[in-house]
Amino acid sequence: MDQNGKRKARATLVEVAELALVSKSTVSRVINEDAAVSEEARQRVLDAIRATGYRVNQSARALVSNKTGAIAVAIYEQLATYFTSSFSGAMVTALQDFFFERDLQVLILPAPNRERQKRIEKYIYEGHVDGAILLGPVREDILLSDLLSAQVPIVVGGRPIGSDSVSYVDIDNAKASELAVQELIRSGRKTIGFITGQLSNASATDRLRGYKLAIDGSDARDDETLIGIADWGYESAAIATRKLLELHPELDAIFCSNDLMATAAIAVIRDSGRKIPEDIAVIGFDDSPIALRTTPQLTSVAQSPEDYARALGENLLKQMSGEDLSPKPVILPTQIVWRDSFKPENHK
Amino acid sequence: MDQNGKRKARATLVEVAELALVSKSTVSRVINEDAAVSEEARQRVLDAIRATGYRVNQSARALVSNKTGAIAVAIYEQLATYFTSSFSGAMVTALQDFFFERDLQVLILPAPNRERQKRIEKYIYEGHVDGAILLGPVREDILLSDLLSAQVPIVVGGRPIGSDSVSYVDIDNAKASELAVQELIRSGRKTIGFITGQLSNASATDRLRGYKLAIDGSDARDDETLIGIADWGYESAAIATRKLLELHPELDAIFCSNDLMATAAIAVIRDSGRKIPEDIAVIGFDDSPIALRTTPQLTSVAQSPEDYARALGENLLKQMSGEDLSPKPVILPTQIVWRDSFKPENHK
DNA sequence: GTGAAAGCGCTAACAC
DNA sequence: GTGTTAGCGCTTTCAC
Repeated sequence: MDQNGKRKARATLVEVAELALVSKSTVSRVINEDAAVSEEARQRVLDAIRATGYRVNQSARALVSNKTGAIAVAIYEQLATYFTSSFSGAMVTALQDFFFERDLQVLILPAPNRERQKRIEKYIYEGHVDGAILLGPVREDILLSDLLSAQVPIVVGGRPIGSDSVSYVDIDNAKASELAVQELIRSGRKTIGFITGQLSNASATDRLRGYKLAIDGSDARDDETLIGIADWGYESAAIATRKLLELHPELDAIFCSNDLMATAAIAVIRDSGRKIPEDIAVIGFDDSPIALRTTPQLTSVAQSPEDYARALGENLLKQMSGEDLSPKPVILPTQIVWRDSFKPENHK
Repeated sequence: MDQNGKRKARATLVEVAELALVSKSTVSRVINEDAAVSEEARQRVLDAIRATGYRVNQSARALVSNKTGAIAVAIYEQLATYFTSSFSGAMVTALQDFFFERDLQVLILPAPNRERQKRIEKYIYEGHVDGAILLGPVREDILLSDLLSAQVPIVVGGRPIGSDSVSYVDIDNAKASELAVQELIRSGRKTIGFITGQLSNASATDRLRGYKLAIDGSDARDDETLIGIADWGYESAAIATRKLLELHPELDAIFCSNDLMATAAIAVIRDSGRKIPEDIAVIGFDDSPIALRTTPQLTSVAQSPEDYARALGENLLKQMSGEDLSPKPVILPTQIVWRDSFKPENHK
C-alpha cells in the first residue's frame, strides 16, 4: 500500500464497509449516529473505522448535505488592534462558547484591509462556511457588494455606516452616551470635553452624537473645540487630552468613547496636577477590566459582551435555519457602572 | 423560481453552461483560467456567470481537487492573551501576508482549552484545510494523538515539549538566554535575577536553562531564589520582582523571559528608588515595541517575526507539496538589541 | 435493520 | 478549442 514511500491514501467509507461486511449506508448511519443500526453491525463498523484510521471527508459531506459546520467571524481590523479592547476579546470568546455548544466551529478571519476583505467575502460566499459574523469597522460599500447578493446568513456587530439591508446587533450608543453626559451636567459640570475614536466607525459617530444631544439641551458649554479626536488608542487620546487641557483650563469633565482612552485622559489629568473627580470628572465606555486598574477606578458605560455575543449568535442561527431572513437590527441596552472617577454625588 | 418566498437556489456550472451555450468543461476552464478558451466563448460564459450570479461551490471543488485553499493557524491559548505579546501579533500578521500572497486563506482557530483543541484537531484532520500551523503552548500528548497519524501537513511554532515527531520552528532560546546573561556577567554583575514565564512552555524552560548555564560557568551568584516565577504577564512579574528585591537587596541585574515582564521589573525597580542600569541592569526578550516605551528603553533579545513566519510558512508549503515529509526543526538565530536599560559598557 | 442506487457540483482525462 | 465521460466520497430516498 505504501510501496514507493508515498503517503498512505486515506480510507473511504467503502473500504470501511468492505472490512465490516456491511454496505456504506450502514457505515454512514453509524458515523452520523443516525437511524437504528444493530449493535452487532455497529461494533463491526466501529472496529473497521479504527482499523483503517478512517476519517470522514468533510468536502464530500458538505457537498451533499450543503452544510460545513463552520461559522466565519471576520474581523475588519488588525487582530492585535482589535484585541486591545477587552470588550472585543471577551465578546469573541463568548461567541466561540456560543457556537461550540452548538457544534459549530468558529473561524476567525482577519481582514485588516480592503484587499483581504474582498478575499474573505469570497471565501464566505463560496460556501466554506454556513454563515458569517462581521466585526469591526464594517462599511456599507464593502458589505453590499457581493456578500448580500449571495444570500449567505450574515450578522454585523455594530451598525454598519449607512446600511439597512443587513442584520446587525448594536448597543444604543447615542443614548448611552447622552445619558452619561447628562449625569455630568446634572452634577454641575459646565465644560465637558469629549474624546472620540475614529469617526469612520458608526459607534464613534453615535457616541459623539449622544454627547452633542446632551450638551445641546443644557446650559453646559457648547463648543466644537471641546471635542478631541483620537483613534481609540492610548497615545492619541493622551495627546487629545493634553490639547483639551491647554485650550480649556477650566475643563471640569471628560467623557471618552472607550476605556483605554479614558485611561490616557486620567494619566494626563493627574500629570497636570488636577484631581479626579474633584477638578475633572472622567467617564469611559465599555466597562472593560482596565476600568478597575486606573487610579481612581473608572466610571464607565457598560455593555455585556456575553449578551452581545448571544444576540449575534442567535440572529445568525435564525437566518441559517431559514426562519427569519429579513434584515433586522437588535439594539441592546447599556448602563453606567459607577466608580471613583465620577459619581452623581460629586457635585461641582 | 422564487415562488413561495424561498431563497433562490444557487446557480451551478450546468446552468451557466446552458445559458452560454457551451459545455460545463468550458465554463470550468474559464473559471480556472485554465486551458485556452476562445475569446468569444469566454465572453459568453462570463456574461452567463454574471446573469446567473453563479459562485463556485467550494465543497464540490475541494472534493475532486483534494484542496481547500485554506490553512489553519491554531492558537493554543486565549486569543486576547496571545495577542498581548506584540511578537505574536506581528508574527501572525506576517503569516497572513505570507499565505495571502500564495492565494491561501488563513483561518485562525482559537483553542483555549483541551476540549477545543480536540475539536480543532478534528476540524483539521477531517479535511477542512490543506495544512495547519500550531501556535502557543502546544504539548506533545495533545499533538500526537490524532493529528500526526492523520498525516496532515503540520508545523508547530516553538518546540513542543518532549516531541520530535513533528516539524517545528523555533529560536535557540537557551543559547539566546545564555548569551544575554553572559553579557551581564561580563559587565561585572554578580547577583543576577531571572523572571521566567510559565514553565509549561518549552521556550520558558529553555530560556531558564540558558540562564543557569551562564551562571554555572561564572563567578556570579548561583542561587535558586534568584529565579522568580511569573506567567508572562505584567502583574505576576511585578510581584516576582518585588520579592526578588526583598530577598536580594544587592541585586544588580534582572533578565526577563519577555519584554512585558521586563516592563514590570523596570517599574518596580524604579519605584524602589534604584537606578537603571547603574544599580540594576535589565534585559528583556522578544524586542517587542513596548521595549521602546519603557524608561529607560529596554535592551532585549530579538527574534524577527517576519523570519519566523516565513520559516513556518515555507516548511508547511514544503509538506503540502509532498516534497519533504520528514519532521525537522528549523532553529532561527537571535541577537541582542542594545538600548539604555543595559549596555556592555555599563560596568558595575 | 439493511442495501442499492441516485446524485450533490465540480475537475480532469480523453476524444474529437 | 470544445464536448463527453467518469468519478471525487458522501448522504439519502426507496425498496426489501
